Amino acid sequence: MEQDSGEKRVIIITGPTGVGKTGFSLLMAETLRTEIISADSMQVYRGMDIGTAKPSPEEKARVRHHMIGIVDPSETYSAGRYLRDVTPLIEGLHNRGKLPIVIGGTGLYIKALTRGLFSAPEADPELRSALLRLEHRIPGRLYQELLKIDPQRACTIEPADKRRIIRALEVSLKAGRPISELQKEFTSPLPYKYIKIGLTRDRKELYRLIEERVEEMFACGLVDEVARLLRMNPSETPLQAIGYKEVLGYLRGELGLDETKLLVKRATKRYAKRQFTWFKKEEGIQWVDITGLLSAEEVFGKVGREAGAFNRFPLPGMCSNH
RNA sequence: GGGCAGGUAGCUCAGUCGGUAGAGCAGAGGCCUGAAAAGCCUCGUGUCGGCGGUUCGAUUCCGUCCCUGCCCA
Repeated sequence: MEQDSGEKRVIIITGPTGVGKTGFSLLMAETLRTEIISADSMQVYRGMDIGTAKPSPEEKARVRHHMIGIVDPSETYSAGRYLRDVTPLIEGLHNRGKLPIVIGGTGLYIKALTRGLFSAPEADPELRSALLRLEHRIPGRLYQELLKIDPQRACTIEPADKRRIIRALEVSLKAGRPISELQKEFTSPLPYKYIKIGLTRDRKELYRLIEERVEEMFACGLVDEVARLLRMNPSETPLQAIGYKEVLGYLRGELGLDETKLLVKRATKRYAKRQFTWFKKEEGIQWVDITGLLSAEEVFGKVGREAGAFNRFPLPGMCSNH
């Protein structure tokens, strides 16, 4: 194994929702005497605690957490903001001699961190809604437009994928250059050595755990939390979070409670499935299958034996002499 | 015990005027560069309840049996 001691390292812990990342990362952060940086697109919002399975106050007392509850739900967060916010945090931890642990399941945020984002204009909500209105008036128009402006990008996007078409047009219009060019030229990853650990478990077991967790969320007052969130003038993004959009329907009287729970469970499982697909492609992840392991300690032990054996960071099971 | 309606994909059901069948949901696979817990694409063979009969051929018609639901006793 290469030692490259000059290079600054960052540990990334990822995996689908509900595998058991939180408990594991706490033990790891305690062992390494460091702090946790969340990589979760919904935990960044204030007032969304139960539904996003944020670490509890007790857990936050054990280890210092960053990037959790840092923006008001009336705002719209983004991968770009994430990268900007997280960079000084990593820098700061390194300066204090700590090894940053990034933990989360938002693939795009982790990708942004490890591979950078091309420099591009930010989201422009007004332009987006104007484009969307145009599409409503003349369906298919946006894709036609993209074909003209940036055929190269157009052929990599499904004609039905309005989000990406709108983003491509937005970037091209605001930057004055086709997005496909920008995507090639300006990618600049942060200069760290990333150690990626992925937690995985049998799909059936994960789905069972997800169902249990959703029930727990409801028992802990998810419905009240959503009602409270609604009074905070939330933007579109927090309201599309799993658990929140479904409970919204329940609060409006469109869904029964049982149906709502069912929908939340289904959406969470589908999300987990998409995460599996995403992470499968992500390079350099050391996967540890924790099927059957339900306590954080057991998980920690197994990761220590398997991933720790890579000899890149100190974990129990390795002989570290300090 | 009698009458009626059903028994078709994991679930809910459609359909075949007799040429071995198809939707929705569930599920699976995949895509993804500032909304990403979002957005998007692709994927449907199953003794058509069992057994007989009619027929070149039955899931479809007939008989019978089993099961479920409702009604009458």
